[in-house]
Amino acid sequence: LKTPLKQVATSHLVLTERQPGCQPLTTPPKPKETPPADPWTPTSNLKMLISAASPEIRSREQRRQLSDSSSEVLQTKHCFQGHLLGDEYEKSQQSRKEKSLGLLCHRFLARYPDYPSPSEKSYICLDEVTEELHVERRRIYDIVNVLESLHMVSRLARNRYIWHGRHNLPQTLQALKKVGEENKYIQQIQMIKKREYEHEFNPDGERNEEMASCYGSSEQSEMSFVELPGVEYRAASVNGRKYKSLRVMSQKFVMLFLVSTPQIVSLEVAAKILIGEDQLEDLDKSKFKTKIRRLYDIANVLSSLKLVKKVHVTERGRKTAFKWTGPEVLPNTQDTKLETTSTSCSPPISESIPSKEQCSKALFPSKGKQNFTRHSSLIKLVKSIENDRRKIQSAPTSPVKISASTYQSLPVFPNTIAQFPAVTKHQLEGQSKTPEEVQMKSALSSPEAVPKLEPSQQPALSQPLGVCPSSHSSVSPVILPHPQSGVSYAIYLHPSQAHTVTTYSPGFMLQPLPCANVTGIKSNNSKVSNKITTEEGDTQRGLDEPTKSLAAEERPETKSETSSKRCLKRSQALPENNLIKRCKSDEESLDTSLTFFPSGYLIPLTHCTHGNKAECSNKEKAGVCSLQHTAYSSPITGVIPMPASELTTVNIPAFHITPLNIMLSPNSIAAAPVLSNSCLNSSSASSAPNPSSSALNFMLQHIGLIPAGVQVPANPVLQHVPVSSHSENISHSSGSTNVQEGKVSYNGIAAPPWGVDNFLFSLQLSAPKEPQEPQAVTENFFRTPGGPNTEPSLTANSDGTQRTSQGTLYIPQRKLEVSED
DNA sequence: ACGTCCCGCCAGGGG
DNA sequence: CCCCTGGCGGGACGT
Repeated sequence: LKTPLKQVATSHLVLTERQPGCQPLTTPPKPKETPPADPWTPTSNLKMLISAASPEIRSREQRRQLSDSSSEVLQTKHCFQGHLLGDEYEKSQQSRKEKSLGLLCHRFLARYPDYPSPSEKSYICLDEVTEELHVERRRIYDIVNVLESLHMVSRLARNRYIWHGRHNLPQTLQALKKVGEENKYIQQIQMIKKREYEHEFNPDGERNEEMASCYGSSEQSEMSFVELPGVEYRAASVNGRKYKSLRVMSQKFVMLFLVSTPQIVSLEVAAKILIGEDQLEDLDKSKFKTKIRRLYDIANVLSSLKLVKKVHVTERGRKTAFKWTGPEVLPNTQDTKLETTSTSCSPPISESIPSKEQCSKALFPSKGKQNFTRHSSLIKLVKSIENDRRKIQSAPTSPVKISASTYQSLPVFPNTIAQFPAVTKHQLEGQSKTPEEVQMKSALSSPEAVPKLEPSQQPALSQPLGVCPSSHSSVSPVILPHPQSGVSYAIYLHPSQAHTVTTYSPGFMLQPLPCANVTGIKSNNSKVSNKITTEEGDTQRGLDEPTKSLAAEERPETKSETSSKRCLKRSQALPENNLIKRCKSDEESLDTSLTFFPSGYLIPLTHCTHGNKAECSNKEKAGVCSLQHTAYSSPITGVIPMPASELTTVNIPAFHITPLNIMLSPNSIAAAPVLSNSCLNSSSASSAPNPSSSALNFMLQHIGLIPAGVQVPANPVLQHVPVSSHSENISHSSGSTNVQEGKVSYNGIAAPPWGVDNFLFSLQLSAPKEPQEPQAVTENFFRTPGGPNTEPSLTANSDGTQRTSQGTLYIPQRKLEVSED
């Protein structure tokens, strides 16, 4: 079982064996000076063109740089020394770094356009790839799996994937974020931090353990996968192993970024969360280690995608962490999304939209409680799950059965499918769609679209849908409408998870309630601000990237533009409507939120993301489509890809908290578990989320969060100033707020670690002069005396976590530094 | 010495 | 039954 000897040795042997006379084994000269320019793929030229017109150029170029240095070299080498010797030789030559997954990923990505034109589908043949990239198959799986988790590719069959590029990214991220929020990852992170913190002070954490055990029960390491309608589900049916860690892990990892306020996640924390909170004190070291290893793998590919960046956090020691550098995800895009959809979609599609909503509602009357459908492919997993479950034993109490409704089969699907391009459908043979879904589709969707699509999906239909396992012994997909985002989700839950959820979730989690009284207003504001920010961003970017700005600004015709405008208008002009809508959506979301768990296999049903030529062509001319489409017409969402910084404000979910003063005995922490359980029961039983539950949640949270003896009455209003954290070039453009990856520091001293992230912080940005130079950022935490007198303006509640009925100042300040590399 | 993470064994499962 | 998939963890490499 020894790991292969060093390459040197290996190469040596190999050389000797195979190419006795060939070359001296001595260090072969590395062909460094290899001519770069040569496109190594047929598509490279095209890609370049595309990139030229795309806002993504930057990244592309960066990528190219990277690849130029290494991959091209390899490539070239490869070309010239195709024979065995060459390979071996090459292999031996590469340093470990050159073989890194990240690099490999770059090479991989280089083969495909970020935004493939809908008309031309690119397929990925693993055999070809492995051969061309000259890597072992295993490595490709690593890459493909995370790409799949982002819906950038989807599996068609053995050795075969389809490349979607980044078209689906916005949707995916949105979905992931949503799930992440619903999974209370924020709280989990806090918990972990808190624990660590306590650990520092009293190493002999008796209490800690208790807490840990009680707390972490939520969703275990159960596997779930969030899917997008047109893209993934197919794979799900095809591949039973879908609920496997890398994929799921990748999604969860991403979720963590999307929900956490400074979008920085340390590997340690991520690993803990992913492993499952319970039983963490005596965390299995090897398990932890393995998890970390895996996270590195994932992070490496995410890095290649430019979604994250490695940094170091100095928070109780220097930890490696990653910072999200991908596009920010809008929290409430429901309206926008829908609009966008309608706008961007071909007429038939837009028509279908309304019906979609209705449909969803009709189907999910039971306040969005989960409706489960059994996914046949998942049944297999049951056994293993059962085993896992035993191991886990996380659920402290007898599982409360989720209302029967939970396990009901729920067929409903919004007709998202109609939106898929005909082309796509062909490819979808393997898709797993539930019959209902199909039906829905046909019913809702325009005639033309439906017929075409159906055939392709039929195969998938074979899944026993209606079977509702009364017992949660199988993984069941749940389809939920998610008005907020305009996306519906289907979640597949592993039995064990469902279990857990049932028992646990309601009580423990804060219910994200985007808009309530104040909240609603806020959201509007945030939206507006968001908008503004965005525009700023564009402008700024313009300096650096003419193309991009162009794309952003001159798109009168573009759908996205329209949508964005609408958005703006809406937010500005139609506050009331908005509010109303919001509320509605909130309600639903609430329901949903209760339903969702990280452990679920989530399938947002949106319209098709990856456009297909049909779609695209309708409104846009092909040319535009291919070139600019990517840039701003981000599919569905209407979300314009922009630096995270721009959207920061919006990013924060507001939580609805019932005003309630909760007095907790400092030591009540121990009690938390109990409370949660009981609470859960009651809450779960009731179909509608009740205020008390939220209060409870809140309470629980606080219990954990608040130091003993401290009373927390307030509704801390958090001021938030959007901090741009985007690494791109924004920095030089102006003194815009940005926190480059440089350094972020929280000033202050002892701040309870757990609370910090949730506080919105205002950052004082030092005018970034040097893009790459670390900048110091100060975070200020306030606790405002007043009650809900939140400032609508830029303030966003980071999350309800910190809110109380009364405002009291609770200003944790502490140091947190993030340094690059 | 430690952090990063490559490598490939081998089980599981699809075709 | 073969071979694709992909979990998994040893231990190499880099610093």
